[in-house]
Amino acid sequence: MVETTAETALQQTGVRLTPQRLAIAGVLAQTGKETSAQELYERVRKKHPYIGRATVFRSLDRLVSAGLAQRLERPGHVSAYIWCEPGHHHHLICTTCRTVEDLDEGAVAPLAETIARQRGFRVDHATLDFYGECRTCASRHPRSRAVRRATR
Amino acid sequence: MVETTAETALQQTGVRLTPQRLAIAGVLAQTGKETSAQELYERVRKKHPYIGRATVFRSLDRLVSAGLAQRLERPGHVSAYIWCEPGHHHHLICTTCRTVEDLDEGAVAPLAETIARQRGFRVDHATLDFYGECRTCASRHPRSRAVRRATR
DNA sequence: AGGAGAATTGGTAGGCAGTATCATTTGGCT
DNA sequence: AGCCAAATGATACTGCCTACCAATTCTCCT
Repeated sequence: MVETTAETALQQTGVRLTPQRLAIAGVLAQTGKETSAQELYERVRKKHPYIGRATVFRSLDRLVSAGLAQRLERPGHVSAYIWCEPGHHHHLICTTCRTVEDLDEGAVAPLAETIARQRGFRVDHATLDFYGECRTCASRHPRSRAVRRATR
Repeated sequence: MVETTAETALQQTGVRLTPQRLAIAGVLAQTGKETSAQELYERVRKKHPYIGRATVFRSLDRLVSAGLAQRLERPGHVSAYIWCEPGHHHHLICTTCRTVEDLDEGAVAPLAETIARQRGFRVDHATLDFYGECRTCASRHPRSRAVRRATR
């Protein structure tokens, strides 16, 4: 069942299980793309027309603070949300089709340790996301374009 | 002179040099902390009371797309801005005093390359920022607290 | 199973960051 | 000096998000 992942993940955070939260988490997890609160609201309402906008925002905040979702910024000052499989907080985000892929967490740990040691900075959490074009979208281009600068 | 850095950096982006932009960039660069648009507006107005709100937002957008500033998200759905020395886009951000330190850019490049090779993902740009407590703030604590999880 | 209490919900009103618009001004180039 | 695209500032406006509160519902305890 599709919502099982979201459901078990939610349970483990000690958050109350309400049908609304399950629906929201389910839709977000199922989508696999970065999605704005408004889009999510509209999509959830197709199945649960009684859900209110405020509930969507509140649930998203819950998900974020429970580490099950991540907020990121779209161009134009709109924020969007990504479902995070528990323990995965770094992503590859395709700027063409908006699909999100998980990134191995191990990549950041050594960096964080180095920083703590060298700069005396106690790292609490980190953002690490790569934006670009996924394999599928890249392969749609008839001719291969030159690779742009690797990191902005 | 303090604004020299901001001024020369601005010139090189081909953006028109107006006193307003210089003032905004100057204040942001001088602060060394992540600052919201509203705070910046108020601070800039102390020296240049004629500046309009819209100009501040427009200038910030310019700075961001010129790579001279970075937008990040504060808790509470407010976005804040960081001055970026040209070519530095990754930071250590103290969640206590909001001070920003630069991070060596070299840290991300190998990661980006690995991703491109292994996953077929063409990386356009990346976000990498560490949030936590800077040395100064950490040293204010009477007793050393346990180190929290290294990366969220 | 049943009941109490705390958390959640939905609807609405409101706040506030950010944008659109447009007449006026100004920087930069010739 | 003079031109013109770009920038400014004032204001009106949009829309994301939040505060509020009465009604509901989940969870735990007996």
